[in-house]
Amino acid sequence: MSKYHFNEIEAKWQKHWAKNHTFKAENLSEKPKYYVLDMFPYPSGAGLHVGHPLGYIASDVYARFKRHQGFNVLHPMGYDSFGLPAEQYAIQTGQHPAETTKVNIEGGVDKNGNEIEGYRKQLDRIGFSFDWSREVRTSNPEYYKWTQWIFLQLFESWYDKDSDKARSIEELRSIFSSEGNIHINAACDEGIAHFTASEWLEFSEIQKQEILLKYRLTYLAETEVNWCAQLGTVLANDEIVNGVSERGGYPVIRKKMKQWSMRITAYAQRLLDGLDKIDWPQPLKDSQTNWIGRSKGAIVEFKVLPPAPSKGRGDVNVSTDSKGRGAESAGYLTGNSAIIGTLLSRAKEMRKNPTKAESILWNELRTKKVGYKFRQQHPIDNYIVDFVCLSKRLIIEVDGEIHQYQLEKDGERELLLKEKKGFKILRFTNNEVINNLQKVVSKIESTLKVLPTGEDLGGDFLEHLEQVSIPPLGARGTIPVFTTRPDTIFGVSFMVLAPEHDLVSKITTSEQKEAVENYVEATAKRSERERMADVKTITGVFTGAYAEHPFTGDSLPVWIGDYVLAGYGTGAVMSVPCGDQRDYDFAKHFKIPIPNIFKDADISEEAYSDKENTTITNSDFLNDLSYSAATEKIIAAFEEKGVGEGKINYRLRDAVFSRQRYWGEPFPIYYKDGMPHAIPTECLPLRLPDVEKYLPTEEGEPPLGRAEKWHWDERTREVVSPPLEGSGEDIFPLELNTMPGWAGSSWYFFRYMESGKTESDSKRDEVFASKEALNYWKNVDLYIGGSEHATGHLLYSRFWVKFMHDRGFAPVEEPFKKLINQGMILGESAFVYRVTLASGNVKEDNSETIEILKKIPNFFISYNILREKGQVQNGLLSTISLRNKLLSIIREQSRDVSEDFLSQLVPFINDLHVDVSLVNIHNELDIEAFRNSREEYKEAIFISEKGIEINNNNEKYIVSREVEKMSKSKYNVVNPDDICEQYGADTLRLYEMFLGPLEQAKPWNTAGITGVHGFLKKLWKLYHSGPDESFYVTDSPPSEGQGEDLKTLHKTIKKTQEDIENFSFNTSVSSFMIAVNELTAQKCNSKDVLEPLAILISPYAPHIAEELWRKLGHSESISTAPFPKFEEKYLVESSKEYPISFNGKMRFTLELPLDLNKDEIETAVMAHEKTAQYLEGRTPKKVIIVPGKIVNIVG
RNA sequence: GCUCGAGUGGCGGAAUUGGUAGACGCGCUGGAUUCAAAAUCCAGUGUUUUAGGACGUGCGGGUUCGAUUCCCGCCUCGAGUACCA
Repeated sequence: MSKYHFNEIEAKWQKHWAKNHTFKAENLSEKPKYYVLDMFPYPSGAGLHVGHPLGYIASDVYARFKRHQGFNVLHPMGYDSFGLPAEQYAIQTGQHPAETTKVNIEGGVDKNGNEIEGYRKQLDRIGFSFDWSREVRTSNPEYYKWTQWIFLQLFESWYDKDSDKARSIEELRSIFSSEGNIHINAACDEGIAHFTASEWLEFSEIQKQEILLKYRLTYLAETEVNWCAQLGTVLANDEIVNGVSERGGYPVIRKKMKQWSMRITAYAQRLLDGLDKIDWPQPLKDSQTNWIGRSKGAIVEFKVLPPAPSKGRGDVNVSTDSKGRGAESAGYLTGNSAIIGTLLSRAKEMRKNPTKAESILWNELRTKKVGYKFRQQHPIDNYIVDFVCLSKRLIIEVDGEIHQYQLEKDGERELLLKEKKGFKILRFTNNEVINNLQKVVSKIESTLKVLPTGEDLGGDFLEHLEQVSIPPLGARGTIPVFTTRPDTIFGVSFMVLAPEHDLVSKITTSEQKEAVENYVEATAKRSERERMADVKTITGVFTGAYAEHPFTGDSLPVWIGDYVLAGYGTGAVMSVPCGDQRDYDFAKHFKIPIPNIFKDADISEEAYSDKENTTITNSDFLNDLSYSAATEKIIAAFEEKGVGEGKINYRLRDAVFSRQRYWGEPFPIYYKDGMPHAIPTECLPLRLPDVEKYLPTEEGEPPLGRAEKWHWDERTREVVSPPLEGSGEDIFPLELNTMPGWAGSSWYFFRYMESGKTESDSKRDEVFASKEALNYWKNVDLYIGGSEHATGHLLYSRFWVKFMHDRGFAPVEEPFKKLINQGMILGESAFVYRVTLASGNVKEDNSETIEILKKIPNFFISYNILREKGQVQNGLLSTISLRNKLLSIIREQSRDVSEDFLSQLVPFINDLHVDVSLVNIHNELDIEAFRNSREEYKEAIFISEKGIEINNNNEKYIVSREVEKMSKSKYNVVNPDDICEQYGADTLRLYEMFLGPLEQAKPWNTAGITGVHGFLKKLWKLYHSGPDESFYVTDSPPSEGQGEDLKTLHKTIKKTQEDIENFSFNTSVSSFMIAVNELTAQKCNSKDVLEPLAILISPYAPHIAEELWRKLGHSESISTAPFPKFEEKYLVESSKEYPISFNGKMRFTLELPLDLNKDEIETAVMAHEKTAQYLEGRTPKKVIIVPGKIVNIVG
């Protein structure tokens, strides 16, 4: 006697597989390779729900199938274990993220005493065929050593556009030394000045480093970043959803900060082209294509005209460099020119309102009392410092009452001032200044003595800026714009700059200055979300400046407006109101002329943006040309005139790579003379230091600023404490930022290729993966995961792999050959309907009424009563009878509530999520369990389907159901452990596959699981048809003569193989059910049928298959048994049940031999009595016969 | 707004190249077994009907002997994206 004891069987085989390393992949194998990978999971503390393993089950089925087909399969698993949740948890509890991460993976007890199962155990219970010997965790130093190594390779590389690949910085240095940068065609920062070889050789090392930084593939630069104050960090574009942070949903603002960036834009075209070579879902490719956003057009420069004499004092000549940056040559102009207007007004105000300590100290510092010139409230870069001595590069800050503008301190501030701009910072508290002024002054004086002296070119900052803001002459100033419609250039009637544009402060006339500055400031304050929320409001300000049309010579007013984005193209547009709706709306709003340059186009209501059926007119030499002809002609004209050229523009921006957080890879970078330097690769990993708190420092530095030892000693090559004053010329501060989550996940698939550390042949300590391993496994053959990674992980890893390929570290250019997005499994939330009786006189609510209300119990009303009678209107229970019913229940219970009060009560109804574990498959609520779930429900009264109070077991309370995302907060989470416990892992695996197509989102319904569970029981029975359900399989040939069971088997082989290859897992589960139903009916017990059947089912239900395999007499695991071979001969039929249709409607079927030809079929059909019946005497006009398929009679 | 995807019984979903719509499972109904329940087994189950049929794959057209499948227009839902010049 033997029942299907799935718990025993599953535990037994899971142990067996682990012990025998059944699924270990070999790096040296005769077999062809196949690499199946799941997207890297983040090990969260919440554990798995049934939605998580869906993709893993699918990939496991495929991996097991490939093993049966004779492939050497690599199917690894590991953890993307750096990340925000562990760090947020660390901030709350003080626990080291490494510890919580370990518990989340391996299990244990968390700080609140909660038992945590751990990811690994949960995964093991489902019977995956992972090769755990190759596991990786991104937060292990052994792993992130190589993440840092790859970062340094990017740092030591530049992108050569001519050979279209990344090359080493050493090669760039040697090109510079031999020919300067004139012939270099690189992906680099804009506006790098040209230099010759001899000039290069003359440069100081710092200057050289500064220039090289502009070419490196990862570089440090001032960029507009997405700053999230609540998370205390910057975010990448893909980490922002609808203008708020993806994690936590906090607001995000645009901000300029010095950050590490990755020059992914260098790869824009290759990332686009590569999409054609990979087998990915079209929507995913589309979203990458959109994200890269290639558009073809032209770049044109418009000259800025000198202001008209009447309009101002246009005689101050300030030189501008190619980026339009003026004034920066003066040593005291240390503020960031882009936001100087804002800084300026803040500085002014702060000078007017000094704190007590500030004014005391200023008295001691002003007019060179200490021997050096100090400045008060002075802008440096993006900040305003309290006092600064520029010649000594000494900043003095007084802490305490903080100016309100400085409340939003940020992590970069001190780092930037101290380590990148080379300032020394002295910090005093208000108390020290007020109570111990003498000590403070002498500290300042002694510090001044030791510091080297630089220059402070006189003049006052504020006064100077007054002058600078007078518009410079436009002789060298131009506004470059990008346009996809260069053919419409004669329709330009104005220009618009982004408010953040560098030129804004340069060209604004004094008349317009105030309006412009107000506008710029207002725009900067608006969050991205606000800007998105109202795209309809048209705003903008005229700068007072004019630009010259390159062909007509017309003066075009230059505006600023926030519909122009600083980050796209050049941050400026030539506005063609007749052809672009946004320009049209802007022109209409500000009453700017709208010239029409399209023949026969009506632009009275809206812009005419059609390209294809367009004829250009009013456009000089472009008249009567089509869009394409005009475009070609005008670009030639641009080039001839030297005002522009054809250009391809991408929406893709360089990816910000710094995070002001603790739990990430440290950058292997230290700062010397303000320039970043790489730590020698031999010294990696640079380990994450311990800190006593995971928050930013008081100065707003990232958490790493709290580490005691976080300086690099060049001489001893180790991490050391900061140098003492006057010593340690070899000791430099290390970078305080850490890398983002996508750093570790951009290359992990390569790490799996190398054998695990415990293997004798492992080279994991020497290389990120050995050449042999990389060349054998190449890339991932099948990658399964969610579509949420479309523009993050999947784009960044493609970028890194292309880079690694360029530099010869990887043999392939694309990481993932085939990719499948599994759909989400949704939860079926359950709702109960609670009626609360509240006093109708809400305003008179007082503690007395509240006391009385407390005596009134909660009512819960069964769903169908409400549904059927439509009793809910705006949250109010509308039926009086029901209300009276509730009141009478209260009276019956003789609660101490006056009749008068009762009559005032108004019932409110709301639906509440109820834990799905308290509801059975018939949607009946377990009332007792529900009462016990919360104190406030203890006395609740339930109204049944029949509308009466429930006080026995015959009455039912029915909940309503709704499909929602599965989440703890919705109480609809189904835990796979529970399913395994109750039905077994094989049932879980089958059911997840059976639910529906892998790619589709589908609701989980635990009730349906009995179907597949019943199937497994039937399967087991099929092999146990002996006396007392003993194992019974015979060697006798399959049901002699009939061959019905072989037909069933081969039909199933064919279907299963086709289905797996098409990733149509749900239909193959159906075909197993059909097979087992048929074989059971046939009373099949033949080994020739049942043995192959076990292999067919093994990828889906490996435990039961392994057990049956053992019972069939095999000592080896079923996992590598060859997949049964399909043989057509068993499916050959001799006759066909023909559907006979009349005018396309099937009326009856007729069994006929398959070897009949058309004429014979027609004769047979026409002779049939039913045919005559359906024809009702008519003569058929036509008889369509498709032999083997159908017969259709028309007439 | 734009891009992509999807609409089939009470539910999850099948249907290969245009050829018997609703496979398989859940649920439901009836029956067997049982003291009873669970489990198991058997039968039925798109709607409608005057029991012959009629109608049925989001809606309206079209192509075809024949359309869930192909074409045109529309509606609804979901996902991505967000002024990209």
